[in-house]
Amino acid sequence: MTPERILDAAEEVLRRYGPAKTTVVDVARFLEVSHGTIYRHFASKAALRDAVAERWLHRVSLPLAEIAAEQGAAAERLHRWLRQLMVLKRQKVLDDPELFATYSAIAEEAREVVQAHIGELVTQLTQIIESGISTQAFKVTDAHQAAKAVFSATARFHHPAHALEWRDPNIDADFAQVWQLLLVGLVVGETFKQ
Amino acid sequence: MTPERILDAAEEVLRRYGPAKTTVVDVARFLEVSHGTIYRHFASKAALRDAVAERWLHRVSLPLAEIAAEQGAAAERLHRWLRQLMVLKRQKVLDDPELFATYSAIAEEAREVVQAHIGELVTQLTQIIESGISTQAFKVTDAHQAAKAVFSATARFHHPAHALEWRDPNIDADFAQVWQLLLVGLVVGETFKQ
DNA sequence: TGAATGACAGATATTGATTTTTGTCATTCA
DNA sequence: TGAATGACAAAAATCAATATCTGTCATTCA
Repeated sequence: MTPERILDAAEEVLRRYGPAKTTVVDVARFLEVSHGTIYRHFASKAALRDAVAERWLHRVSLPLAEIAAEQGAAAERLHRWLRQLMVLKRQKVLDDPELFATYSAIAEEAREVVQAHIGELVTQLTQIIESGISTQAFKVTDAHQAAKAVFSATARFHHPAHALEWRDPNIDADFAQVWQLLLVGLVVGETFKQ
Repeated sequence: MTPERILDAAEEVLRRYGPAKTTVVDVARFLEVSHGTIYRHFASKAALRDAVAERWLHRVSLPLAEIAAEQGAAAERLHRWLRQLMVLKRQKVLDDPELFATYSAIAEEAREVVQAHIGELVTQLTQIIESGISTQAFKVTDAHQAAKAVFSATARFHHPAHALEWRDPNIDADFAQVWQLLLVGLVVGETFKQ
């Protein structure tokens, strides 16, 4: 028995039963082993749950990391990165709302894992903005600060708590408008007196 | 018996028992009347709940309306309006987290009322941005579009789903950073090619 | 000898019988 | 005569008995 096989099984059982009704015994039954076996590989149900969440979130951050590592124009790359994040999340909620609810419920419990994931995403954003600063496409001075601001300002388009709003057909137009304001802010980068 | 007295009682009972355990019978008992009396003034428990939500939300939109109606500089007014919205929400969650949870739970059920409230807030933002456009402080062209974008981009600082993040002491710095980017966007208003 | 088992205690969840609540309305009250 | 009552049916919530689950560990297996 490998941790990977257990994670595969846990994911499948979660998919079938949902987060509330999934038990360690269910996962063990699915693998036709005793539930003690699972406790040999994971310290607790919470640890198993965190490992599942980590794998899920990795599937989001991996394709984004590719965009962050590309060479092209920073503004275009930043736009594509943000849209990709939005599209990845939205596709999940539209394809299978129940599975998305499962994701979200688990993510809400696995806070440390989610914090690490967000840290990773902000690092990727910082990377893109830094490359924009070095080519003088962006005039902002602190790439990490700017990355955090961009991530905050787009929360409505990627945070699962806003998933219901993603049904609104205007959501793409709303994103475009926010993107426009942020892009101008990054490009100009000046501070205005109040 | 007036609708107002019933709303006062409903609020008090909600404050004491929470949204899950509050019944129409509890509200009637508090007023020392039969529960039939309440159904004379409100068509259903949902209608009573919506009326309570409406009154609560009005207490948020009223002080903001004053700022929106002031004369001063648009940028300063817009900043003050957004901070006031943030402060009003945050004060509620810090002062009495349980009562805030009650607010939030009720708001989640009273969706139409919340939609109307958000519409009102966006109208106020539009008003401020229009005044900024007329004094040439802002160069954006569509005030209503810009208002929606500003509201979206600041969701993390006023949407109750993000209340847990408001404990982070960096939240004010994060807001300042987002505000900076948005302000530059509004003031410059130009579109940049990708 | 490292991995899996299954019995076990304490904690948690399920179930179905019972109580409470919602919403209506014919009747009473002032 | 408009407002309040209280009895009622149907729907929903509660509660306590019962079952299941989590996490441990001495024992078995290969």
